[in-house]
Amino acid sequence: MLGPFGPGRTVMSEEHAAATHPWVRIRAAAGHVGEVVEIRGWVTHRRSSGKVQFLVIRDGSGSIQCVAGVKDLSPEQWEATAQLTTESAVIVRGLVKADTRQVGGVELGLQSVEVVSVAHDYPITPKEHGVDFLMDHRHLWLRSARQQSVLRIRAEIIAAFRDFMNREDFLLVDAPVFTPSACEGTTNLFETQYFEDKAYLTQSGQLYMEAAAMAFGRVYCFGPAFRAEKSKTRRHLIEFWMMEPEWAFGTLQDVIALEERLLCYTVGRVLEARAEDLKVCERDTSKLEKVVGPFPRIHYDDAVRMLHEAGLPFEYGNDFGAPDETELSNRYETPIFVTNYPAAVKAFYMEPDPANPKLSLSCDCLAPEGYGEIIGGGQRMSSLDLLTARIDEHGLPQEAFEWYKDLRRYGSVPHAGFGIGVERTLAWIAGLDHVRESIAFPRMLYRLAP
RNA sequence: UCCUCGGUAGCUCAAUGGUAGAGCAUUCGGCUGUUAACCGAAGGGUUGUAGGUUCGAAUCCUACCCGAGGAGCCA
Repeated sequence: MLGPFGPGRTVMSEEHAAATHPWVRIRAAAGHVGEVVEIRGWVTHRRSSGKVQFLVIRDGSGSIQCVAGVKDLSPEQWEATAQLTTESAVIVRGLVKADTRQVGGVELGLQSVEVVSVAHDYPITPKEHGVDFLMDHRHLWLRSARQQSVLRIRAEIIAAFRDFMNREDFLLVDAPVFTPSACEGTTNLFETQYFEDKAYLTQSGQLYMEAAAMAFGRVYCFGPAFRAEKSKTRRHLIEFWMMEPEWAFGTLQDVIALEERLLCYTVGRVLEARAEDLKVCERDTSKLEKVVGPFPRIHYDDAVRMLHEAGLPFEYGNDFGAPDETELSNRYETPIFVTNYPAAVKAFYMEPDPANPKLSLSCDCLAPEGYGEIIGGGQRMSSLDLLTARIDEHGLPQEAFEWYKDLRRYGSVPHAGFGIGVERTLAWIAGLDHVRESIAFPRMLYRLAP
């Protein structure tokens, strides 16, 4: 497996492939010990002891310390190097030397330094910064090592999601972002102009996935979702990314089984492929190594009993609040499934539980270590009559759902699906204390820029 | 929307009614192996905004603005 971050000898352009000084990514420099290579990147630190200068350069794949004695460079280049500031852009050439003192195990003995551009007063310093300052400078904050590690883990999680679903024979069918009305009718939607009509930004692709599942059998979508809710916590974004599988003839038990395999695969893959990035995030990976199935399945009734035993003032029939979820998930070291929620606290399309019609064939997955809900899903309603009644009960307009009801008129089958949130899953796996770090440019309550 | 906390140099913070401070960053000088290098020097302020109390306000009071954490809702 040789990607741009692989251990091999990666040359960055055709132009340089046959050159005597090939342009290499820093991550691959260890494969070029004893050779003269070119590195293109940005200066993160410069230190000097008068007759010797040290440059630490990053290029997005890693960082490397470069060293030059006064005789190694021309007087002009020596002087230009002395003028380099944090985040100045450079193209350097030098001899790759093994050096156990360095983080990557190698150091570059400089032979030439070409200044591409000099940065002035880069605002982010190696010292501490406050959240407000960093969020205002998110476009620059992305250059720091920790943020890069977080976003690399994000990319790995997304790749794992897609690879897993494709391997399970699910077809990618993306859902629209503009929708004519509420998918679920409850939460607030962002309204926008669609020529003469009003349109709304999607809050879920699920209803469209139900249609696609009746066409292809097994489908999933992957895209952004928008919730115009004034939620202001470490677990909420206004714009977030979700993967939503949906499949025909699926049951609640199938949902739980697939979620379990998806999470085990994803955590295992991140542990293996992104070990260094997890270390940069200071993640306690021993906790992730315990994420192997089977995860506990807890019926709503039993969950309520557990809360009462713990002395929490929980009223049967309600949805769980944050303290309730924490109490339940803290009892285990793996994610847990809470099933069969009351129909009243779930969306109108949830299939009723045949064993107790007040409950539903629903399932939420709660991540451990207090990270809370990362997946919501369940079996969908297959009866046209019941669906029609539920739409009325929720005060939703029947005409907006006629196309959705067609799915029950023409070959209705039991079917099921779930939605998994990328940012919450990443926050848990990377051990973040806030989802704002889990996406390159977060959209949050009262924060739309940069 | 509600509750709690906060806003002082570019950044992180100190100064609890009596002369506005430190570290880092920046600029200049020194140093041939540094690792957030180190040593010396310099510049840098309408204390979020408006009003009030007081001989005197960063500090006390009122309103507003901005931010953070949490609740509800959710992935």
